[in-house]
Amino acid sequence: MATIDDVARTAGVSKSTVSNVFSQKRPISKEVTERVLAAARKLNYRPNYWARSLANRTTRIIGLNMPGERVKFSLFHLSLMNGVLNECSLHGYRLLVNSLPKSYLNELPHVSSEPVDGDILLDPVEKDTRIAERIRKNLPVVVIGRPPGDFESKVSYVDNDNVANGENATQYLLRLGHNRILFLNASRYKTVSIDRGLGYRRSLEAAGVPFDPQLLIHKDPDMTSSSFGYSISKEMLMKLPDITAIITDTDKMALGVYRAASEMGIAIPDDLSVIAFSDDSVFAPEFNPPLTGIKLFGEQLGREAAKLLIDQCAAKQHSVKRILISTEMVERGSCAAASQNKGKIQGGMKNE
Amino acid sequence: MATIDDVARTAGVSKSTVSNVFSQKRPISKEVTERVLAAARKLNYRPNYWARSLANRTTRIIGLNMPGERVKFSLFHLSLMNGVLNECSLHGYRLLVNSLPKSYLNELPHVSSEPVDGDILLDPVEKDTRIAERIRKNLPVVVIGRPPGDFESKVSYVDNDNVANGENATQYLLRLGHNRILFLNASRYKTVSIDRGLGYRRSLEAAGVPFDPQLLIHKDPDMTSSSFGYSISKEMLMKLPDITAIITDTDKMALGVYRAASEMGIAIPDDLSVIAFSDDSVFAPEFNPPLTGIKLFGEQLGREAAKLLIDQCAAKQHSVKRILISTEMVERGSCAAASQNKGKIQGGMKNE
DNA sequence: TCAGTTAATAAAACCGGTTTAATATAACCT
DNA sequence: AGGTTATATTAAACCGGTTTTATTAACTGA
Repeated sequence: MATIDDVARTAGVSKSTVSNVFSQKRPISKEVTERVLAAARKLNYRPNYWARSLANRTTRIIGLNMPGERVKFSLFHLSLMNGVLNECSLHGYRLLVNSLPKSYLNELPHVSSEPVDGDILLDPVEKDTRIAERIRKNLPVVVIGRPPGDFESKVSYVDNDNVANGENATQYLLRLGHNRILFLNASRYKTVSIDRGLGYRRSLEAAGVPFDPQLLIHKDPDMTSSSFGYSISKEMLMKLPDITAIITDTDKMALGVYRAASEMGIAIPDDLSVIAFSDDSVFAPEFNPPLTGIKLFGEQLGREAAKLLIDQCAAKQHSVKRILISTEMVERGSCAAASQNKGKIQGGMKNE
Repeated sequence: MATIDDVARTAGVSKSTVSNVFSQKRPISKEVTERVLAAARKLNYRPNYWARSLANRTTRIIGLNMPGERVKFSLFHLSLMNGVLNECSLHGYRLLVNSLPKSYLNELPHVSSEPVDGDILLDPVEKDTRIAERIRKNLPVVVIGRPPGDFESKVSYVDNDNVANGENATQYLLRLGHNRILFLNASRYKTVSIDRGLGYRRSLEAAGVPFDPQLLIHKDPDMTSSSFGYSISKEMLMKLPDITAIITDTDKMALGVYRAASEMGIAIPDDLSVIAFSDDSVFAPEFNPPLTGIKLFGEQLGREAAKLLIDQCAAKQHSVKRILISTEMVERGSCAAASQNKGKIQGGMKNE
């Protein structure tokens, strides 16, 4: 590969002139510009990205960071990422997906600064070390989801109001007359599951319905959403037949619930109402019955996060911002009023 | 941020010693190593990624490249990416998603080399300029999908045998007695759609069924898969009621077909067979009826592509390799034998 | 004892750009 | 004409690492 010196020599000018022709930071006469570009074309030259980044102290790359070792993007992550990418291409940023295990990053030869101008952190958990790390390294950060504990006031983040989401989903079912509501929540420690769980409890409390800890279950991180939804709902519907409604973390999980219900001869929505936190508007309407849910607008979350981060990288400003993206309840047909006689059936009068 | 010079000064050693403590390329005495690490810890030092990349001429980053301006990852891309990421984290590579529009990259101030060691190219199209560009820049490349024209023998790639896939899907339907088969193919110019289209025609030919160009339609890139599947299948089923089977490019597209059929009172699979090229094993089985398809194993495609590329980056070898991932026909219930009287119905005896 | 290794560290050059400070020319003003 | 200002270009320092080539000290062996 040709270097800037080669071009300078060929064009008969100095390095800095070549540099300025490309960066356009200082004016160079039309004449000289032409000569330099001709030389560059002839040598098939393009400025070295790393050398430039080193000198500029900026990479125009932002990072997307998932916690944990085994990274597996979900449908929701896909929405987020599309939003992020969209915003990136608008501002000339590239996106680096960082999925290297800590064990690797801590080996001496691999210790280094991050090759990004800033990071978007996904799926914050309660004891999330990622934020403190980045603050220490003085790296701009935006979190998608609520940052844990103190960090809520220390870093910018974009989130849905998940306490409200939990409340709304629960309230919606309560109004339909359900009072034994199973909540299949996201995995424990994620702040999103904490928030939604809180909303769930608050709604119950407000309605005077006692909270039953058995009915709030966190996803097993080692299972797929759909198989978790299937097996846990089957088990719980067996064990506690008075459950008349289920809130699920995702549409895939809801699908598992559908399958369990169908196998058990439980009709949705007649015998069981299902509501999901779901961003999908292609598959959800085609569920049988169509799946009611709370739409989270993942793409918008991603876009706003990227926007915040890019602002922060560019302006070197450090105002901590919080953006809440409003959600939308989409009623489709998987929820119905609690059947009056369901209680009686549980009472033992099955054949009446 | 502290630099290597700061650490050297603090530890009372030379830069090169500090460098070697971190890179471990030359042995440094235990004693000195301790002193250097202590200084580094004290100063919160970590080697600068870009300075290192510049000196090493390697970034340990590979790129994932989508064609076109408006990048939007699909479900299938998600599978690919998960596979790629998996392999990356195994070998200490990061993944850069490059979605910058050409218009941006061609502006003088943004012209530069790529910040990656190599690129994985997605969705190759017939006149794909990306490959030649990278060969000119001497950048390792692996394509997912068949590279167009001459490049097939010039760059490594990972693909399914899409001619065979097209043949198999078609043959499967032919054997069931269908001979008016609508193929809703991927968008024109993609090599994958060309290959599948070829397989489709070959199977027809082999069975002595005349090829009707009306029955081979390419997706409109500006529509979503599902709405394209819906509108085009509705239109075609109206216009050519003798169609008894449809092959779709994706499961989402199949969903559109399902919706159209249901609105038109056409029963699947009794009146219409549907088969899709689909990687999904969560939603597809839950279609009503469950969707028969050819599974492409996107994650494996991604993994193998990453493996090839990383090999190529590391070894500087230039042997061109081709890997074909075998696919699997999954029969689920959306296809049935062509009903005997369907032809008669078309003949006008609707009420018989 | 002394040349011949070997091992650990250091000095200086290098990777390929940007940027600051200096210089040379042209243009402008009174 | 002489001094000021603006404009285009350049030399040299710098970004923060790695690497080649010394240098020094300690260890062989005859």
